[in-house]
Formats: sequence, C-alpha cells, structure tokens
Amino acid sequence: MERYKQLGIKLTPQRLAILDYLDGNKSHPSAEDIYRAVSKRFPTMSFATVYNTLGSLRYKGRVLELTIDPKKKRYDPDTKHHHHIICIECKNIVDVHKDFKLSIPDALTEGFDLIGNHIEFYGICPKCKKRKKGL
Amino acid sequence: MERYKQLGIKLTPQRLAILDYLDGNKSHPSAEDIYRAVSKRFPTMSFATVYNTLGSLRYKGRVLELTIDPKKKRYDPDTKHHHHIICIECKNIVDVHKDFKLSIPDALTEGFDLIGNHIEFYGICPKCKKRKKGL
DNA sequence: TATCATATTAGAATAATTCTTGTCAAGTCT
DNA sequence: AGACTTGACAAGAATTATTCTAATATGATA
Repeated sequence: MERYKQLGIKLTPQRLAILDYLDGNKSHPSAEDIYRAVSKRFPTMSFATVYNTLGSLRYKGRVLELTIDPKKKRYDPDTKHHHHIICIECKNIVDVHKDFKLSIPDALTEGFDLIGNHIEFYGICPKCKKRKKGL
Repeated sequence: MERYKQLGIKLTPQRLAILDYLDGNKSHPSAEDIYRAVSKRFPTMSFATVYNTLGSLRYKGRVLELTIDPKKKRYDPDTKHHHHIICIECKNIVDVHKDFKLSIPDALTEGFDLIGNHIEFYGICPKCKKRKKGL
C-alpha cells in the first residue's frame, strides 16, 4: 500500500484493486482477465478503466505489455529483465529468470543501436502433455 | 514457379502474386502490406484471399507468422531459424541470422518440453536515429 | 473438356483496443 | 465554505485487425 503512493498517480479504489490483482501475479493476465477479476469487487468497473490504468502503470514502469500471444496483449507486473516460455497449445506463459548475455556481431546489426532483448521459448506445458497422452 | 507446384495447394494468379511478393522479401509485411502490393495487379483481390493464402502457406511451412508488432501480425517468408531486431520507434524489423544455442536449466523449465525459441532484440534503427538527431 | 473440390469475392461478424463525452470526486485557492 | 481545476470514471461508440459466410468462379485431374 505504501509502495503504491510512490507511483505518482492518483490512487482510487479501482486502481488499488487492479494493483492488488497484479501484485505478485505470475499468470500474465490479459486486460479481460483483469477486468473479470476486479469487476467482482467493483461491478461497475469498465474496460476503459482497466486500459487506462494499465497505460499509466506501463508509463510508470510498473507493468510490461507482452506481445507474445497473437490474440491479445498480456501484462506482466514483474519488470525485472526476464524471458518467457509459452505453451504452443494453451498459451500458458511462465517466466524464466536467467540472464543470457546475448550479443550480436556488429556486422549483423544493420546499424541499429541495441537497447534490450527478450527471448520467447516455445514448448508444451505439463498439463497439455498429460492431456495429449490421454487421447 | 516450379517450386510453387510442390506446395500441394492449388495455384491461382492471386496466390502466385502473393508468392512473388513474398519471395525474398525481407520487410516482414503485414496482411495489409501484402494486400496493397498485390491488389495493384489484382484490383478485385480481397483481404480474405490474403489471409486464406497466408494460412495455407503457413500450414505448408512456407511462411512464419510473427507476433512482434503489437498492432498486427507480420509475415516472414524466411523460414530458416533466425531472430529479429525491431525498432521501437518505427517498428521496422530486420533479421539476425545467428545461432545462439540457448539452454535453460531443468530447474527453470517448469516441466515444459521445449521446442524452439525466438529472440527479439529491441533497438533504434538508423533512420530513426537520424530523424531524432534532426530535432 | 466435364467434374468437383477448392479458391475467390464482398461484405457481415467478431474481438481487442481506443476514443469520446458527460459526470463526478478530490484537492486548491481565495 | 464556495468556486475552480484537474484528473478519473463509466458507458458506449468507433476503430482496426482478423475471421467467417455464402454465393460464384476456377484450376487440377480423370
């Protein structure tokens, strides 16, 4: 709660509920996931509020927008540099906290100044493995 | 042209035009880019045809769908394993043909069976660098 | 070349996201 | 306290990318 004050954005019950939901959340929720969860407590909550709040939090560096799932954006409250494994079946995403020191030979950068990187690993999650065995 | 026959899909002028446009194309075009380019030659071309053809080509392993640009899907006719640098300003994408042998310690895979990976490097492209200097 | 499965087209439908507008609440200044 | 300003909220319209539908046309093959 104290942490939230440092955000420099106005704190409202809706925003606190969104922050609560995101805090420590490792499920990489979509805007809709957040909306569904938070509107249990705030039935009048609108999507605009979810998107606005995510925008502010992103601007403040408190969440990352993930462009991994082709259907929709997903959000990650863990802003330490890390990578992801995504299940090609169910789109479940898990974190990989490991530093892979990647560097590209200058000859291959096409003149870009490099700023960061993100690795997506593809795989099959344990649940989907089990489910497929069952067939 | 001979190569195309091996695809095992019906060849139509529209599809040939799409294949022509994609062949050797390193711009990572979106469906709309393809539509715009091809409909110059085939003014009655519809988006459905672009999407259908991309679907078939993807199924046949002839193009990859890239989920890098948050606004829209982009397509890559280069199906050899490679990575990308994306300009955070203009979303321009370039290829990085380098093999980074990445491996994750078992303790971090959360039980996933790993199949592949893809690295997104973020940076500023030469054009945007120059443009920003100009300010 | 006649057949038939498949492609094409136009446009409707869907889904995620963004935008607009009117309202309201909190804080500020006098 | 009263009037003002600012920013947030909610509802729904608007936008954009993509998928679906249904009617028609066409390429591949026998």
